[in-house]
Amino acid sequence: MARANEQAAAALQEYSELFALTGGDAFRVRSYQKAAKAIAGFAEDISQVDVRKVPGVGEAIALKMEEFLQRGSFRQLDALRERVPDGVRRLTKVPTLGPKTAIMLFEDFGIDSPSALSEAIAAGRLDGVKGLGAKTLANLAKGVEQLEQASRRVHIGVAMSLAEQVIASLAGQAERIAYAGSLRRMKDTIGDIDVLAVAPVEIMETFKAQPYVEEIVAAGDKKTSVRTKTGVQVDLRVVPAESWGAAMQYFTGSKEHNVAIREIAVKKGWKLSEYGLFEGERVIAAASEEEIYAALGMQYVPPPLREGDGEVQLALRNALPRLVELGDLRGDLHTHTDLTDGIASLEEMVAAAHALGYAYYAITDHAPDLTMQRMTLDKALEQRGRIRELQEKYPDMRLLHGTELNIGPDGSVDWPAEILREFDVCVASVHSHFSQTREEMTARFVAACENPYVDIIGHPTTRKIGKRAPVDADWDTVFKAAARTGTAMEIDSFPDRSDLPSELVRMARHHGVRFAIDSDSHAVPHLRNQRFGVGIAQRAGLTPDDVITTWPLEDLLSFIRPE
DNA sequence: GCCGTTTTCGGCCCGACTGTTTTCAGTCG
Repeated sequence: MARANEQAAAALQEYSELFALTGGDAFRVRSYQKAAKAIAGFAEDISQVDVRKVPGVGEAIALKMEEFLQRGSFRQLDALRERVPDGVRRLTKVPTLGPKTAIMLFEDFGIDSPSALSEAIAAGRLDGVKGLGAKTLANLAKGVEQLEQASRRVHIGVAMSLAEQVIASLAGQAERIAYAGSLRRMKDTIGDIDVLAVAPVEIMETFKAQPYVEEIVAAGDKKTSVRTKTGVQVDLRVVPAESWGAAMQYFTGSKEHNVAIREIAVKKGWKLSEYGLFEGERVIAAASEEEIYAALGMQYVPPPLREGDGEVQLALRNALPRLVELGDLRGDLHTHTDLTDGIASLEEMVAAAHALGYAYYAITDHAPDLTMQRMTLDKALEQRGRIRELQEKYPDMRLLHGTELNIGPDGSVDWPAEILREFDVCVASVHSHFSQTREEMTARFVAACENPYVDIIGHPTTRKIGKRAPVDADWDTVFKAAARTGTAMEIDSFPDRSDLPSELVRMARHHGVRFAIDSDSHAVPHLRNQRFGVGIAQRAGLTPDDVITTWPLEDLLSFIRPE
């Protein structure tokens, strides 16, 4: 996704929200949102190609986008910004407060921000207003209070362990139980967790009594929502056994994917809901997702691809990619030991990797320029000797002595060529000077790619979800350099990094880049984070061929050191 | 606004929950 696409999509998204607030037609709102999402995810730069190539963009939106590309806004957006203060748009971020209520609050009471709303409630200015009873007002006041916290999404590592905890706590009472939603689609951040169960209604009482529950948000026979102590909301839904597949399909989403496949059902004269695929009263399919997709005449779509950005068309043409899977991985090319900032010894890490059945495994401790790690060339060479000895214990797993180099502000790395060439594999990463300008950062990455000994760019955006923003670089230029120089981009599986993100993976692949799915482990349990990296790769539609860490050893070695 | 094996007009996904509305509107996913 190019920068122009992101900005244009954000403007269109803002327009759709303002348009909804001003009572605009709901179908047009959806058209704008659909187009905004399609533009954001489009592989080509819309400032370089005709924006009409993007699916969902017709003449009217194309003209708006062209005007945006020229001057950074468009006439209709300016007009609505004039009418609706930004704070009113922020009002709709308050849970349970939608466009209808927001615009009423603004027009009738001059409330133009979440804080103005809580002041008005506290002052009693909204008492007795039609549609706003005492409970509603209390909920809104609390909603504003929690806005900051509620709007914060957690990374997939936090969400996955919470989901697994919830399922473990309820499994004894359920015939079937599983998580759905964006977690099942392996998004890198999760807003809330959907758990489905085939179970007696008493499971709701068990759920509400769990120690991880902070507050019960809603309670019914079919659905109970709680806010957990981590701040994440969990929805538990009890579904009929016979419609398990339909429920999993429906609640896995995404919304856009479901709209697309429902349209297919409607065209066949059928109806698809969370209870099944129906022709009138007759059930066509409901028990499994597989039979629903089959009945609709399409391939089964793996959850990570269900984003409504073209996968349905591919599935109808039997043209979905054969996605890379966890079982395809033959190794890990970015791991640490207690020689630098890892907490496990070389021997422990290697033994754990061997237990995973890897064909190769690289140890890549930090290099000297990250001074706090106190690495020296002597220490690195001593480690190499120990690795060569350890190799004899593991004849079926090739140990690679690597290093994680630091890409300096000018794109140079820690050691000169004569030292770099003695390593089996070199990962190079940005660990400092995060706030360079876009031009400097881009040149920095390009220089690193052009270093013939740099094999992999580690955690390219250097983001830490919720803590550190990604660095600013012209990724099109960086990826072109990576493709040209045969430098792989890392998909760092550590869940708070999830770096590269899947949108950038798609963009890099478009340029012909290969990827290394690595754990960046600093401890034995981290080795298993690879499932998150595989999730990112799947969301980007990668096949095993795209991922060098699925390749046989010989192919991998010739990629690293072409002679 | 978009779109087309219902094709240039007319449809665009659908059900659950909440609060207060005594029959439903708003919001969410």
